[in-house]
Amino acid sequence: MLQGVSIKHLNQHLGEEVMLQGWLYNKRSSGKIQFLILRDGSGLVQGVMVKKEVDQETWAKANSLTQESSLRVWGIVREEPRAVGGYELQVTRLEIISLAAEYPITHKEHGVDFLADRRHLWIRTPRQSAILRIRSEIEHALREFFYQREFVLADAPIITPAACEGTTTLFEIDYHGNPAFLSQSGQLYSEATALALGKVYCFGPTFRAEKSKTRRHLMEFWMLEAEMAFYDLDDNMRLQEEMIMFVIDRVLHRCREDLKTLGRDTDRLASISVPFPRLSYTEAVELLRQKGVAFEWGDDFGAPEETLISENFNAPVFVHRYPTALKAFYMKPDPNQPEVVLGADLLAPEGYGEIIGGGQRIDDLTLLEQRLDEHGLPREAFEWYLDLRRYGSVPHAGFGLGIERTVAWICGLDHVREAIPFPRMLYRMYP
RNA sequence: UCCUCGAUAGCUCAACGGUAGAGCAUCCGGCUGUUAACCGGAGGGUUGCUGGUUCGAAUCCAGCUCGGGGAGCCA
Repeated sequence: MLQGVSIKHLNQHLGEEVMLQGWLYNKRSSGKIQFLILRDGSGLVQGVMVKKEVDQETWAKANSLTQESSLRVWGIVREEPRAVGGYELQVTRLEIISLAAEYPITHKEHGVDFLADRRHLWIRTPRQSAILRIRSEIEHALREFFYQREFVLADAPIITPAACEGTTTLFEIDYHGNPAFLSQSGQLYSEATALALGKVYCFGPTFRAEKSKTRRHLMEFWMLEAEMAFYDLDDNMRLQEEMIMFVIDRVLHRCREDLKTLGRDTDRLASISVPFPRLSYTEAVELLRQKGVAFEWGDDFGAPEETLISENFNAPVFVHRYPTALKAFYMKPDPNQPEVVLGADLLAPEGYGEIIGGGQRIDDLTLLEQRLDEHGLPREAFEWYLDLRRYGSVPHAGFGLGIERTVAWICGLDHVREAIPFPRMLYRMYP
């Protein structure tokens, strides 16, 4: 079977007769002419059929087409400024593959609830398809970035015997009669692979069982976590900003049409450059106070504070050296200022909040043991992790990038649920 | 877990104490350049559930169910 050409590449076939396979996105007709809007996953194109130029059977087949019916069409590619995308297909022949039943998603407005219940169909709309193509480009760019820098992709387990950080609520599963948990982070394992392989990353789903119900939260989300031996906090931040620039550059160059479909203001992305602004936690608190917010040193930033801070800059902004009490047990204290840790979060612009959390890890065995005790974590479960400090410990650092939040920011979405094909949310896991 | 908003035709909404309506979708008819096409016609309802107030409830009250937005937590 011939594969046909994809709508995206029609401009390479001007004047030729081609075959297209796809679905009917929309149809407009008058007595003697029909406009068939086709989609094939790569874009939309308008097919035109004139009654007197085709046989009766072809005309009748086109007439009977319902929204989302699958079909094959043959026709000649022409430039046509009046049509979507600037090209159209003069249809000569048409084959119905499957006539669709009455389609629930119309071209009028729908509520989020209705669409979410039909996510498996919602993703066929131009907007949702554009988002998913951009997500794909972002994931591909990330993998290529790390490949070019000779990182080893070392995947972390999803089923884990204990909480990684001991802070968040995890999904518990039954592991042949024993309790186990779905991973909330691959970081601890990445520290092990980094000490084996030097520079590593893992990329996979992570799970948080907290009853979070906001536009920035999913129960299941994808995270890219990098971990590097012999990296300090500054090396870590430099790598992150280069990674973000690489991704933005890729999306701007390769997803122009999709960004246009989304109505994204690309100037705001194109104007971003390195180095990203760096602000210590203490300076950030100072900034908030200048803006009239009553904020106590030692408190954590909520979403409103993050937005206020990021509003001050056009690029993503690093906030580093948080108070020790706010961060996970493995964060290395700053030798010059032991009450803060060598960690940094990256806040996306335009109020999209934290997209990266990371920092330098404790490399001293005694201090790490002390921190486990302070956090009330069971030493036995972490013996393997402590081994990493017993056998050739080195300074090392890493970070985790939340994919859906990054996609939401780059696409300009108002909710992360549109940034993943099938979102898992507090009160929704269908379909 | 808490705060807040909501549920009426397949969909999006209107009717706010007095006979439940529009646009779209569907079906039928018309139209040779449509752009969420347009024009004419038809079918389509236990107003989320349970109870209460009232001569009378989609409308007012209470409880329940399901969901949206947000807080906390985080990516």
